[in-house]
Amino acid sequence: MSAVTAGRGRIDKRLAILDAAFAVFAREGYAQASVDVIAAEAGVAKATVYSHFQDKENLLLRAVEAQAERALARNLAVVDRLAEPGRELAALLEEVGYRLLECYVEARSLALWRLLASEVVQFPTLFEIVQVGVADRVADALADRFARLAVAGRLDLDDPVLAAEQFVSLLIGSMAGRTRLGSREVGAEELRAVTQAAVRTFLKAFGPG
Amino acid sequence: MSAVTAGRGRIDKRLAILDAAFAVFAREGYAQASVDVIAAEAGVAKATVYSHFQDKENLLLRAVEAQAERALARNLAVVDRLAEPGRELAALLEEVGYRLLECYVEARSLALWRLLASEVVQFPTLFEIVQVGVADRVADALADRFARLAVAGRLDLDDPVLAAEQFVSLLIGSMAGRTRLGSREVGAEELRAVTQAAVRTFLKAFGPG
Amino acid sequence: MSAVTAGRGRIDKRLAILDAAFAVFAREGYAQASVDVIAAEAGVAKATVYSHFQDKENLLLRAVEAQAERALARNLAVVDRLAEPGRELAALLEEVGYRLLECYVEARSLALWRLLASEVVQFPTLFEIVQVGVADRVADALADRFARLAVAGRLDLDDPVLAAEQFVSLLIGSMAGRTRLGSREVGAEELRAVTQAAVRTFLKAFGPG
Amino acid sequence: MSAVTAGRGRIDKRLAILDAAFAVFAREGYAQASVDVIAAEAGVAKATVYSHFQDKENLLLRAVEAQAERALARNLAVVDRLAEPGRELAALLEEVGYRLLECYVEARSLALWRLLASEVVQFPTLFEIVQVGVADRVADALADRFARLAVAGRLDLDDPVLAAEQFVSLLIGSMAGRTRLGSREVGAEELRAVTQAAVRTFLKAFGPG
DNA sequence: GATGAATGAGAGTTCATTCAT
DNA sequence: TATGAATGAACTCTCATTCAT
Repeated sequence: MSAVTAGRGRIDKRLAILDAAFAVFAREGYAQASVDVIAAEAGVAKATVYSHFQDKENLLLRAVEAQAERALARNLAVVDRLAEPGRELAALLEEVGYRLLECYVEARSLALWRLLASEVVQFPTLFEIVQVGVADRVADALADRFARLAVAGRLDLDDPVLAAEQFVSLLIGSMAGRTRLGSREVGAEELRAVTQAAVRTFLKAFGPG
Repeated sequence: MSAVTAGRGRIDKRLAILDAAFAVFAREGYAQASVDVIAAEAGVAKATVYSHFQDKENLLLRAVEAQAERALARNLAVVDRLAEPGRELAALLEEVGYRLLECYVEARSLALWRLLASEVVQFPTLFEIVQVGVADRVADALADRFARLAVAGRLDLDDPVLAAEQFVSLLIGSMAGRTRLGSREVGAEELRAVTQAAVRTFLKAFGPG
Repeated sequence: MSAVTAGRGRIDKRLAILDAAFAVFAREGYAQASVDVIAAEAGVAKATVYSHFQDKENLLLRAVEAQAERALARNLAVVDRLAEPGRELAALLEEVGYRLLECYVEARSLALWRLLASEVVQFPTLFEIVQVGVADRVADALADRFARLAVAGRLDLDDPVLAAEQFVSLLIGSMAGRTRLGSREVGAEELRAVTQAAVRTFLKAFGPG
Repeated sequence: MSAVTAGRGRIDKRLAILDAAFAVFAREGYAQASVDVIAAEAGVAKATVYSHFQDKENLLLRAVEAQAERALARNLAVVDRLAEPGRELAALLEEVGYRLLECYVEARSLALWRLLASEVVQFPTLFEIVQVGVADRVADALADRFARLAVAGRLDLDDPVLAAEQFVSLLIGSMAGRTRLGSREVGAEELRAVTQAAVRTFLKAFGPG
């Protein structure tokens, strides 16, 4: 084995453990999840898990952090599309709304939310990681875009933060039920319908003129 | 001990167990919760818990059912207020919205949602109990009221089910974040502000004329 | 099973656990001893051990306490023989000395000393239990007897505490080596020889006239 | 690095490991002691420990051997002082007795005894190393000196081996208790008092005339 | 019906030891 | 040679569940 693959080997194992950990935590919940199973799913010995991560709790935190980073990147990329010039507003909002919903209902995102809800009492840090690290930043970015659209006269609103919040609420508000609290995926046409309804209502409330 | 008091004693014990079970499950999560603690908190011996309920899973189901019944009654009572005649629409919606939010952010409701989110994968029945038994019926009642208001010309909408859903979304959409996924309560003035913003947007979209 | 045997059943189990625990701790040392083995040797399930004793450390303390009580009773009974009237002094001292040595080299006593030596750093309480609870009280009783013998003119000493200490030292001083630090028993004739030599030297130093 | 310094580095590491091993074994006991900690305390990697010593057991043996050598040298040097000519006997015995006690209560000696007592059952070799290698040889040397003193008419005894044994017993017999089984040091004045009492009794029994 | 006692199964965690570099 | 990484085996302790009273 070359030095390069050796180096990667350790990193690969760490990543495999993080992936397996998130999968198992999401599937079984923190308390029910057994480190044995995580190790098996990652293809390493249980003690290897402990040599990479102090203990089960630390493993949970790191696994959630990793997912949060992924989610943040995807969401911000979506919001940035609102910066594209020259597109009709309704279509633009629909596209962005649809893609945000896609991010939200992606299996891993739903698993992340379920996990957070389960463990927020015992591990308040978890919530911080995702709320501050992801949700708030996405909301900020969205409010930012809405503010520019208002300045450009394409939206009629005086509180872009509130508008962003309500836009997201209209999109996501019914998703808990539709995804059965995050335990099943939702089809594209259903997402499309929800998005259209949300955008229509949003524009009735905040559309220009 | 007379037969009567004996009978009540048994029922009392059953209720005490259900209450303690929900409290402990909500506080610690299903897997983490120990039957020992539930029994202690209910003031009975552990074996008594097992003589009333098959096993831990069954205990969870019954405890959630009991809470769901409570929640349904409270929510329906709130929605029924929309039937009150002769009140100004905005004020009426605000009052109902505010009271629905109150129901939603009540400690026990939040605990119920967290518990559902935690265990929905392992016990899908749980979700059914609450979604079908509570959320759907409240939504139906709300849609029903909105339909009547539309017929009366006080709302301008053609899909009362969608309107009801979006009304609830606007109210509740930001509550996950505000309650830290149900792990802390929210002050009255914050609820009031959220309600006003929701009603304002809702009326801009669905208000008459 | 009658109520009586049921009651005894629990007590019997507790005693069986204490016995097995002392045997295993003595044989393997505290850290090496496994609660599994103790439970097996006591004929109970591992969890039963934990339902009787908080944890492994507590089990060690209780097991040592039980042995210390046994040892104290035996030793005091021996020292009391010095009160027997009308016997020749040398013979009396030899008998008492011999029986004290017997107590000392009994398998369980040696095991107790080895265990104490092993664990005194981690569990200083252990030493207290045995030193204060047993050794000091035996030494007191012995000094008491020597004082009376001095008053009676049968011993010539002015510090009975010191004399008692040196009497015991002469008896026991070579026992660490002879018992291979408590890991093997010593034959009766060897004990007899050590006793005679000790008494002879003691009487040369403290005998009357 | 030159071959020479490399050689010294290796030897230094071996010594550092032996020192650290004895310190840790003495502090924590064999089973509780972890090779990780020994390696860390020696400033080497854990695998390096294994490249110098077969396994943990072997490491224990070598570490005890090294300490035994130290102890032997010190003790013999003390006994040799009895050969000094022209000193008053009581003073000579007191000095030698005091210095022997010093050796005995030195922290490392006490640790060695505790360690032996702990592990003698599992590793009988350990006892051999110290008893045959140290204790017996010191006792021999002492008996030898006592025999010469008897020939010179300065002591009155017919069994120098027994006398040596009893001399040591009088010195050391109470040390187990005084040092709390080797877990604490003892002050100089206490040692002095014990020595004086031992020598006084010894001379009453074996002094000339 | 209610309970104290007991237990089998399994959890998280540690550690002596080996291997590839 | 020295080491960082990996692991299998073992440990203490917990808990849902059952049974005799």
